[in-house]
Amino acid sequence: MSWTDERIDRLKALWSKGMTASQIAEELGGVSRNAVIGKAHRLGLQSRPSPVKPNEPAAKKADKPAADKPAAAAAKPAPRPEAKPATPAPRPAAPAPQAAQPAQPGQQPPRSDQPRIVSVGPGGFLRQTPGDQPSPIPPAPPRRLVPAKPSAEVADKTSLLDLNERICKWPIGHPGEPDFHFCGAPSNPGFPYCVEHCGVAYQAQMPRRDRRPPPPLPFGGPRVR
DNA sequence: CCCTGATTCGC
DNA sequence: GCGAATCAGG
Repeated sequence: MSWTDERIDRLKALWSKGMTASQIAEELGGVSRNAVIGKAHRLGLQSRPSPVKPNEPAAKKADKPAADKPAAAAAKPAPRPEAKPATPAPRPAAPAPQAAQPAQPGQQPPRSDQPRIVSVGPGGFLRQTPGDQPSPIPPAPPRRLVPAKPSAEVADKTSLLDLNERICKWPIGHPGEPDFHFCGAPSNPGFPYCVEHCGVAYQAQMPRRDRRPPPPLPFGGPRVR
């Protein structure tokens, strides 16, 4: 499988949607979890919370594959804090990511000299890159949380979360567009799409002269061009 | 063990 | 550019 534009778009959409690399790989098909991660990084899609990242990347793997391994877990030198004269961005060594932090008087305003990638999800939540400093107590606490009633924009639209084995997954529109959704009609049993879209997705191969015509497909008449 | 994402490096 | 191998934390 190759990374076509469509597949890259889907990767971007699913990745920013928070799906894990495994889920995305399964969704796209034909690629491994590692392929998805590798591609995501190559695309510059920035990390979502990684289980193993907040540490400074210890310069490991200096050994060549052909050589032997140090085989010593104690080979780690003492953690050496690295001097950063260029960027004096003091970060607490143990950041509490989502903890509500009391507003500090001397809190610095958010840096504006560097582009920040922030996406806005449903409900208005903000997705931040892990390196981002938590905003100084951003959420003014609302009265209480009530289930948002579906806006007219989203009403009757089949979202990614609504997908299951029994409904048509034919995409309507393009990922990233505000009204992107899925067909949602009852799917043809055994197929990911409804009968109508199966007819679009699966086109009968033109029979060659020396080949028997293909048997009729189970979802109705094949379209022969 | 399973999962996760990050990184490296041969291709 | 690609992704398997590997690492490392949960």
